[in-house]
Amino acid sequence: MDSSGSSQKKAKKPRQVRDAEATQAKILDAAEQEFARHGLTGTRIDAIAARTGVVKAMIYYYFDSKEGLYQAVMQRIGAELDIAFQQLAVTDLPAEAALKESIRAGINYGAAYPHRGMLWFYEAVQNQGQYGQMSGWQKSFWSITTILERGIAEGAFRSLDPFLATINILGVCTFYFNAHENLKYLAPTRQLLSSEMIERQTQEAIDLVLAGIKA
Amino acid sequence: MDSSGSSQKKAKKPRQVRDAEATQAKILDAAEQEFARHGLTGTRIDAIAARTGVVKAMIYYYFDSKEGLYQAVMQRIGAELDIAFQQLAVTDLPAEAALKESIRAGINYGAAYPHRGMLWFYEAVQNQGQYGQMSGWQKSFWSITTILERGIAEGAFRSLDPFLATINILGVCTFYFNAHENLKYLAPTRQLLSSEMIERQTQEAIDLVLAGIKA
DNA sequence: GTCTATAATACGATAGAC
DNA sequence: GTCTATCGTATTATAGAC
Repeated sequence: MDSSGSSQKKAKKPRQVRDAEATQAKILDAAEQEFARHGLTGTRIDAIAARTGVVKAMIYYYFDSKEGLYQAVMQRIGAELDIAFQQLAVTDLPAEAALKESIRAGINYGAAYPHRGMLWFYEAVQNQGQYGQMSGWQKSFWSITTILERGIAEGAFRSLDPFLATINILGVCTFYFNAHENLKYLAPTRQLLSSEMIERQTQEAIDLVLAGIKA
Repeated sequence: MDSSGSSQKKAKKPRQVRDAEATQAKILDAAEQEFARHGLTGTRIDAIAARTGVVKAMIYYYFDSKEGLYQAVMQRIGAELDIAFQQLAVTDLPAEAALKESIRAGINYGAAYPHRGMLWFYEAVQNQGQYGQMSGWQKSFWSITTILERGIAEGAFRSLDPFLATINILGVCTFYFNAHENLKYLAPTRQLLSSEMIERQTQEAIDLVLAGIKA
């Protein structure tokens, strides 16, 4: 027998080094995954704790309650979405190019964070959008609407309802990923989430939308 | 005081008349609503029982388990969707008219059963589509794909990937309703679920898709 | 077929030692 | 800041009377 720490007595969890910021970030990451998979009510705090490696009590220490943690998660993804769209700097581009870039960015975002679309859906169904509302994602929506209005004014796009068109464009960008688990049975040989298929879908989506709204 | 049944002793639930079929149907209806709102794991059997008016034990008597009940619900909505699309008889119409009718039917279906879109979403996220797969909804999907292939062959539609196009059309038909609770904050004055707005959205969707795929 | 009562467990949240 | 231990309640599922 050796004289190391792990002894005959029942194995105790080794105490973590103290690092408030790192712990909070780990909790947020794990919570985002769990909430995306199970929603606010369906998520188990124990599952988040297990995924994080820290203990359940820490979650309450930092975020007060399950609801508080959920709000923090929605805040973060809303803010990040806003930043992603701001970086596109679409105001410098002609309307058609700006819209193409936005669609491409939207699909890329859906491919990079496939679980976040589900977070938004859960938010709509289970919480009537009350928490997402305050997270600032709306700016991304209106940036597309603005492009459409500009294109119409310049005569590049046909006359249409920019608000409804924005919704429908978002539908095209998100449905592919949100419904993927149902769609995968339709064409088992196609790898819907492979980069080739996503690139093809990106091109199809751009073609459909651009042809659909051009003057 | 009267001498009627409701007496001084603690009120017992009046025993229901025996009607197996009616009870099963009531349970299925209530379960569909609850599963659409909370998903398979999040739904409480007590909530279904309360909504149904029958007692919790009946649900286990008829459907064995929560999962069994869920399967029965998914079977039913898959079968009904299939029937709805079959009744369209789109094979008799020219491709363009057939597609218009399909889009209109899809949006009408979403408007008539706004909760069913959520059932499909939950199915994808929580159960990886395993139960929905066996419910026969795929026939509805392929009926749209077939219209697109026919239109391409006849020269009415441009060359495109009929499979991906079908997905994107479904995205347009469903996103409006699935995301409604998040979208409603964007334009508080517009009543997104009013029949006027839905008719407008139907027209926008048809215009977008038809212009997007015509030769 | 329908109901009551209850077993068995899972879960959110907190108290208090270290 | 991190951990252990536990309280109180909610929930799935079953046993058994009617």
